[in-house]
Amino acid sequence: MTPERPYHHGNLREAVLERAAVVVRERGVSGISLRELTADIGVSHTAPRRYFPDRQALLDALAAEGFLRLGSRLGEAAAAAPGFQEQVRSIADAYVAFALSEANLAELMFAHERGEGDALVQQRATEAFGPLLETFRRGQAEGRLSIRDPERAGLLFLATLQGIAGLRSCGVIPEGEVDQMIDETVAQHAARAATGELGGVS
Amino acid sequence: MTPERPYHHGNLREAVLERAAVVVRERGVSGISLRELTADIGVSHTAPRRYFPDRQALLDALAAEGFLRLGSRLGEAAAAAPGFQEQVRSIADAYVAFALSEANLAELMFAHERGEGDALVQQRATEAFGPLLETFRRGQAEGRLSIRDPERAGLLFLATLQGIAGLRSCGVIPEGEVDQMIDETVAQHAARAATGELGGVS
DNA sequence: GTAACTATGTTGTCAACGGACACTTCTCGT
DNA sequence: ACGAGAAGTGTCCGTTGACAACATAGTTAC
Repeated sequence: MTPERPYHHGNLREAVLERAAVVVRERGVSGISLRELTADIGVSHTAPRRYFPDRQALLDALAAEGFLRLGSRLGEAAAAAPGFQEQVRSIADAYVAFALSEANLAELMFAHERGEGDALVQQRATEAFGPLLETFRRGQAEGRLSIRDPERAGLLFLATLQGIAGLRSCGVIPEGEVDQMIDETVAQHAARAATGELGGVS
Repeated sequence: MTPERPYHHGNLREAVLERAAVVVRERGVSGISLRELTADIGVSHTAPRRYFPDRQALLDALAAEGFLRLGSRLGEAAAAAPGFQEQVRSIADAYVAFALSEANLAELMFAHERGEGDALVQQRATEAFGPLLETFRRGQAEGRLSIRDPERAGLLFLATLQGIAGLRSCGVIPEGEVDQMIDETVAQHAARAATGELGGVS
């Protein structure tokens, strides 16, 4: 009555990643064990070796996958909003929501210890932040930035959101403060359309 | 010729913490092994159990220790600067310098998975941020804040610094950008003394 | 002074883990 | 149909964290 598993799983790589994503969500990075994952899937614990030479490679792939998902969230958020300030607001909400609901994954994504997969993770990260930076470039073209260089403005905005999410996740920032802090952040970075004058550089 | 170790170490707890701090700096949190630490010190692998019931307890203690050190750095930074804006600048530099030079420790300090020691870590964290919040309270008294609530202003400032350091550590922010981003952050949060008018809330 | 008490450290054991290797089973192109 | 290589298995090894039982060293009570 064994469910007649074929010898080849079919797409073990995806299955492992998918299961790992669940475990990471529920029990964190330290809860990921190759042996447990493979046992859940029903293969031997060395089977994923072809795809992930070691545990770190799996973590790298998981982080890359996370940036893919984050990227599409940010893309959707930017696309769903009409103007510059609305886009900035929408992106901020999407980013923080993602980082808070996937706190364990986010911790992995922004970890600085990586293995061979580092290059891919970096690339996926860059791609994920594309929509945000693109929005800021448009914002600059419209003269809506309070910081000149749009790259720097975007990265600083990103850093602030990341900091808010991180400090919230580890308990430094109280839960109720988050929304208002996002408000302040959006206000700081996205100047109003009506107001012609912006905070100029000294 | 064995160095005549006494049966009791004397202050094993401090010795373990000290050695663990070195390992964390050099090889990261995942490089910490109770057995290796105890071997280095020259005691049996279960000796620290009295002080740290499990590995997580050691990590918690290490994080708490980290916040103690961060707190004194921030305190010194605040004390060394004359006025509000200088203090904000000084604190920002000290914070980011600490988070970058102790990137592995910082990652541990701001991790959100903790064990029993969570309460102590939270308390130490709160204490560590005391000088920063105090500075912002004085800043508010002098009418120098661009955000009304000094607590929120301080936390948002902190979040931004934390985000800058975190994104720099994991490679998202290029090395050369950090200083200028700190500049922008200080400018955003600490209003000039001369300028009477500040960004008001809508 | 010595006997009990408590804090501190040791030894031995166990299960789980990651990693390495040789081997087997399947798939697919020719 | 068959050979090459991809995909997965079984087994072994060293390391690790946790646990229980035991040993040692100060400390206090009497």
